[in-house]
Amino acid sequence: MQKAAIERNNETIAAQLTPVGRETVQDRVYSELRRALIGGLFEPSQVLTIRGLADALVTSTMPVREALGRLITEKALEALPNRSVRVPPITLERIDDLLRARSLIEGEAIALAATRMNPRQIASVEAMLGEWDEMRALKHKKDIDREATLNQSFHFEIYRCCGSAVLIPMIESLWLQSGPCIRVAIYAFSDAGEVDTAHYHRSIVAALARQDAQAAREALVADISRPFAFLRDKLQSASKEGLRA
Amino acid sequence: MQKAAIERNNETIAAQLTPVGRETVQDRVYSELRRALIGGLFEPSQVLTIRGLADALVTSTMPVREALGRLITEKALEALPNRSVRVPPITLERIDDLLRARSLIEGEAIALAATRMNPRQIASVEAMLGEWDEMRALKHKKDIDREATLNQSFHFEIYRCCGSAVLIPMIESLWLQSGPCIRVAIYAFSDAGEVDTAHYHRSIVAALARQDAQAAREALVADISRPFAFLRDKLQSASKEGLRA
DNA sequence: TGGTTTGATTTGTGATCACACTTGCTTTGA
DNA sequence: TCAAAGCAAGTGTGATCACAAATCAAACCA
Repeated sequence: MQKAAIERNNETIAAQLTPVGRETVQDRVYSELRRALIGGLFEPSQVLTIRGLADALVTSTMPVREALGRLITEKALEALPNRSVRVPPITLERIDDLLRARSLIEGEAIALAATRMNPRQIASVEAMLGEWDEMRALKHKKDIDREATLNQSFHFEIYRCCGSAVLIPMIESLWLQSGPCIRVAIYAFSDAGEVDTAHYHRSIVAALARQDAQAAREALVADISRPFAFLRDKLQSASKEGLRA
Repeated sequence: MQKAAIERNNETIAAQLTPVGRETVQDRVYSELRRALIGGLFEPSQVLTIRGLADALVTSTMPVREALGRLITEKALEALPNRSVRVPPITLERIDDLLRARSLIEGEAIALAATRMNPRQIASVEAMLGEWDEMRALKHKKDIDREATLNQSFHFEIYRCCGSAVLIPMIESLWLQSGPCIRVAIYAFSDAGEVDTAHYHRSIVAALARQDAQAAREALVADISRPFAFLRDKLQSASKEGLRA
């Protein structure tokens, strides 16, 4: 077979095959734990063990311990002096601290995005708005997970447009840290009246559409402040009616 | 021996002994690599191997690979598709990106610190100013390392006063990322005229002393902008005179 | 009965090994 | 002479083992 023919043949094959990728076990464990953390599947103060997770994920301890180490360095988990690791507990100071950091950094990211998003990108996030309404309309019981996922996609779709390779990992770290807290608030939300978050998202999109960075920032801060404020009240009243260890 | 007596004896001993701590090998490796990275001991684009570092640090590969994994997640190092790891290369976009993030977050941290620092803390950082002048006076050749260390202490002494357990790790991550870049600039500084950075530090301390958050933020941004601007010019002129791989 | 001690189990840490993939060089064949 | 195949050294990944520290529980003594 001549060289040209082989070349052409390879190209034909390449066009039909999709790259298989080479994700390591460690990467999968890490992604899975991230997902669980952001989704709030672990409770604050819950202790995690390497062997326990390894069994649950059906791997050996090695990939798990490395994934845990990574999560500890980004403050998504906490290393106790006992060497055991737990998801960080909720405190009032931590809630305020996280909200301030998120407002600052995500606010900056969306302000940057507002000046950079092209019509196509804006249309893309606008489409997610519709998806949101759609989901809200049929009111499944799995709403909460779905809502959280969709909410995350919505925000990061915007942040990705800020064009900063430095800010985005920081935002991911912040979501990782506030995930377990937020979930508590979300559950309470769906019990309480729950003004629709879609309203907030709509005003974010509106601000982005007219490239109003300041308005986008303010709308975003209003959006992310809600669950934190809710959680804050909940925590304060809980500690008032009787403090327990 | 009675219980009370034993108790008292233990307390006496405890007062004289300093806690030995229980740092793992992995922690030491991690700290050492951090120090090297912030100090700019590794060059941008340099490739690091697990076994190579393990030999250099006289340990086995295990602690090194876990430390490398942690550094990769905080973007202090970069994982190539080959699975080898290197210190991230310098690009113009990355420089601007890092400076923007640092101005935003360190600016916020110092603004918070300005409103919270007590006279004792202010006196503490003011004392470092004197130490700086002292060092500058005798002009060793080891100036650069010493300067870098002192500069780091100065900044983090202030940041620690911001009272945010969320912002500080982010700042550490940013220093880790800009370390290799900055070092390049520092070297060039000491060749060039080098207006003294002490001047900038003095105006930072002055702003903190009168609790002027806005002035402190501006003085800080001016301080950290200098090496970045310097590096930026250097890079631009280098790419202008001929681009090489 | 209450507090202490002792022992077994669990857990994290580090070392070592086996395996697969990459890389660079040598060898081979046209 | 040159390109492709093959080989060898080096590298990251994951599994397993050994060990020390922590935890928990039962047994023990006062």
